[in-house]
Amino acid sequence: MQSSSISRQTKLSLLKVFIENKKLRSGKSIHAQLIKAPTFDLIQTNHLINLYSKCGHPGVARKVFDTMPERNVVSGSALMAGYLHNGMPSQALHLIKEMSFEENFEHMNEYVFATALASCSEMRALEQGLQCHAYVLKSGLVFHSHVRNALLHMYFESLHMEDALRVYETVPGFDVFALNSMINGFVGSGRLNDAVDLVSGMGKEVELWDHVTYVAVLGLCAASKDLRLGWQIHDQILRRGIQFSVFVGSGIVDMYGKCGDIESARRAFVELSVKNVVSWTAVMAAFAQNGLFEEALKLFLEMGIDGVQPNEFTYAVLLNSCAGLSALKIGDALNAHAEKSGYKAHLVVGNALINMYSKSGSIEDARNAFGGMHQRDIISWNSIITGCSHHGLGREALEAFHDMLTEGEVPTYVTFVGVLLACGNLGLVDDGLYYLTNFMRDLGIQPGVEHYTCMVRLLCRAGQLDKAENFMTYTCTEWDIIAWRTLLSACQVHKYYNLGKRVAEHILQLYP
DNA sequence: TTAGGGTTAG
Repeated sequence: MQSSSISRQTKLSLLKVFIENKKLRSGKSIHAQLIKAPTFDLIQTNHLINLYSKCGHPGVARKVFDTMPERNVVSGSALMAGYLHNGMPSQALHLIKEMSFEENFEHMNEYVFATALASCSEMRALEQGLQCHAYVLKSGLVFHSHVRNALLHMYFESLHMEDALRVYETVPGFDVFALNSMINGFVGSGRLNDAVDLVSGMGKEVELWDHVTYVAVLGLCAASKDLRLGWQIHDQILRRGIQFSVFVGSGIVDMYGKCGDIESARRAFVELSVKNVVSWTAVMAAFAQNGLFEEALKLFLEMGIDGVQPNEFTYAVLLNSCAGLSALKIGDALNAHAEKSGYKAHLVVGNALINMYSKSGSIEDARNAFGGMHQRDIISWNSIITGCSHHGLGREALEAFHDMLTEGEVPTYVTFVGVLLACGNLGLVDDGLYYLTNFMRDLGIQPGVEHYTCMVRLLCRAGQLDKAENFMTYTCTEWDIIAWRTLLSACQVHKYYNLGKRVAEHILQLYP
């Protein structure tokens, strides 16, 4: 094809088609022709930026951008979108700063701020998000639906629900994008009742729902373990003829799994016409969450036969299944497998390795896995603290607890179960009481029966059985058999036969 | 010409 024989209009049309279908090679041939052209064409060059951005080459898009003798706001916003969608949101924000300094730029438009706000969401850069918010309010850009939705999404995703709801109430217009962000925001912040109210109050408006809504609502059913709502939604998906995409399909599998209906989860999975690593991982997780660990591991073999490669979540599910079975050898093999495929460095895999080694009896390997992690979260700390405690390493558990505080991690309900277990191992009655009554209260964590049982165990270990009995009598909680059994066996060890007899009679009354 | 929402782990 001679370049001269193609009109400008045709070149533009071709470029659009190539961009839409991500035909990088074909698009490049147009680029070659444009380079040879005697005059610079702004609009065509903007298309080129868009081409490279959409085809996963933001670096090349940047080169085109840098060599332009003249640019406009579209050049910038196309490149920003390229950065954002190729995992470089910080570059997008950097670019908007550059753009604001350039004099020949027109004023920023709604495209620029929709992308900037989405970049803030992705980076969880609330500070810069607030700056964008201020600007779009002042300029009136907030009334563009894309900007408004990006703003809503930013607040909902960072779980700043009050700010999100304020935007929702003050800026008119409501569409499926806003709805989806809102459902996910409510679910993410644990406001399940609000989410259920929102969803069940929608009546006829369900016609507006799209794939993303269904995935979000299925996630809501899973989080609230609401199988009845789950059935309704599944039924609605079938009636409305919604396509069983891998997203919707995996959402259904996950919903049934989390609601404990493993048969329906299995059936939904089998019926999926397209399965990918997410659907496979979702069904394995469904089995594992319901205690069917061997089935989960078997599925891994079937997945391999199907030619699907595992990702970090797959390894996490499999390692946790090994933990459930105390299957150290398989766990070791999976560890090697994850290392070879480069997934070991992921946080979820590291956490699952700590859990697997700890539950399989190898606390040293668990500590090594913990020590080798590049990145840790509260799950990592809780896993290593409770792991050490369960293996009688009270000193090490408390050391880890203090390291965790030093690193600025905030303890949770689970953390204190590990800490109180550690106090039990070391016979630190006063420390235990201090954690239970002061430390937890200061953090606003309401102690539960697990903590109280640890306290009974601690008092028993220290030989203070009368205090333990008193503690159980005067602490208001739903005591279970574990706590009573702890006290009973302590009576045997410490030869408190009278108390033992009373406790035994009490247990017989409760569990005839 | 450019823009917004999604599944899987603990």
